[in-house]
Amino acid sequence: MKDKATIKKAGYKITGPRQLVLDFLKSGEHYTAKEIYEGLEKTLGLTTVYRTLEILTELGIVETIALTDGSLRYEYVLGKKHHHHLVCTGCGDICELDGCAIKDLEEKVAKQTAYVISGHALELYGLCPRCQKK
Amino acid sequence: MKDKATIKKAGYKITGPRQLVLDFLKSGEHYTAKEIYEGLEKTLGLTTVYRTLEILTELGIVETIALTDGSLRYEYVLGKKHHHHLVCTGCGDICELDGCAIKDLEEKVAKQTAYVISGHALELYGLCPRCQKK
DNA sequence: ACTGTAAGTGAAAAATATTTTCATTTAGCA
DNA sequence: TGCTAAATGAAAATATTTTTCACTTACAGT
Ligand SMILES: [Zn+2]
Ligand SMILES: [Zn+2]
Ligand SMILES: [Zn+2]
Ligand SMILES: [Zn+2]
Repeated sequence: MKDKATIKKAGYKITGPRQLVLDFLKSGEHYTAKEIYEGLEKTLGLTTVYRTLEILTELGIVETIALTDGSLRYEYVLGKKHHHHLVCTGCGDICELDGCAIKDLEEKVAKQTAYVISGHALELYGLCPRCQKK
Repeated sequence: MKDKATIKKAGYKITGPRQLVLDFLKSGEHYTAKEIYEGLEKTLGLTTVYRTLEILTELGIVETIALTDGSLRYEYVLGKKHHHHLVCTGCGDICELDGCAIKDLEEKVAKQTAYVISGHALELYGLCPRCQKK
C-alpha cells in the first residue's frame, strides 16, 4: 500500500485505472505499455496506460528498462531490492539478477566528471538454454 | 578500412549510401537514425539508413545504445576499446567512460543461469555541471 | 452526504518512429 | 561489357507515443 500513499502524497488521485495498472504490474513481470493495455482487456485507454506509467516512474514506483531492440518495459519495484536483468535475445525472456556493484562506479564517475549521478541501467544479453538448441 | 573488408566478407556490397553512413558515424558521436539521415542532407533515403544500421550492427561495426527515454543511438566502434556511457538527462549529452568490469559478472551469470552471454549494456544517468545550474 | 472543481479519462487525431512493398538502379563478377 | 542478385528510395503500411478536448470523477470542503 506504500504505492497509493506515495501517489496521494505527490498530489495525484487514486483512480480506478491507476489501480488496475498497479495491480497488473505487481504480478512481477516486465511489461510493455501495450502488454499492460491488452492484459487489462481494454478496460482503460492506452493513453491512460502511458500517462500512468509516466507518473509511476516519476514517483519511483515503477522503473523503465530500455532494451537494445528499442522496446521499453516497465517493472513495479517498490519493495524489491535493486537489481538488473538478463535478456534472452531469442525468446525475449527476462531473468532478474541479484546484487549490483555499480554504486562504486557511480561515485568514481561523479568525482571524475562533476556529473550528479541519478541512476544507472545494466542489462546482460544472451541466449537461454532453450534458445541455444535451435 | 577494416569496416569495408568486413562488409564484403559478409557478402554485402560496398555502396555509396553505406559509405556515407560509415563516414558520418566515424565522426565519433552517438547518433539517432534521424540525425544520420538529416546530417547527410537527405542524399539517401531514411529507409536505407535503417537498413544500413541493421547490417553494421549485425557485423559488429556499429553498436546500439538504448536509452531509458526510448531512443536508440548508434556508435561506430571499430578500433575503439569497449566502453560505456554517461548520459545527461537534462541536455542529452553523452560522455564515454573508460574501462568495464562487467566481464566477470558475465561469466558468473553464465555459470549460474546456463545462458550463453553475448554482451551487455551499461549506462549511467545524471546531470552535467551545466544542467545542474538550471 | 452533497457539491464544486481541479484532476483524470478516453476517443480521436496528430506526431513520431520503424518496416514493408515494389519498381528501378547499381555493384561486382563472369 | 553485360548479367544478375543485391541494394535503393518513394510510398504505403504498421507501430508507438503524444496531444487535444469534451466528458467524467476523486476528493476536499462544507
Ligand atoms: Zn526486474
Ligand atoms: Zn545497479
Ligand atoms: Zn561510445
Ligand atoms: Zn562493458
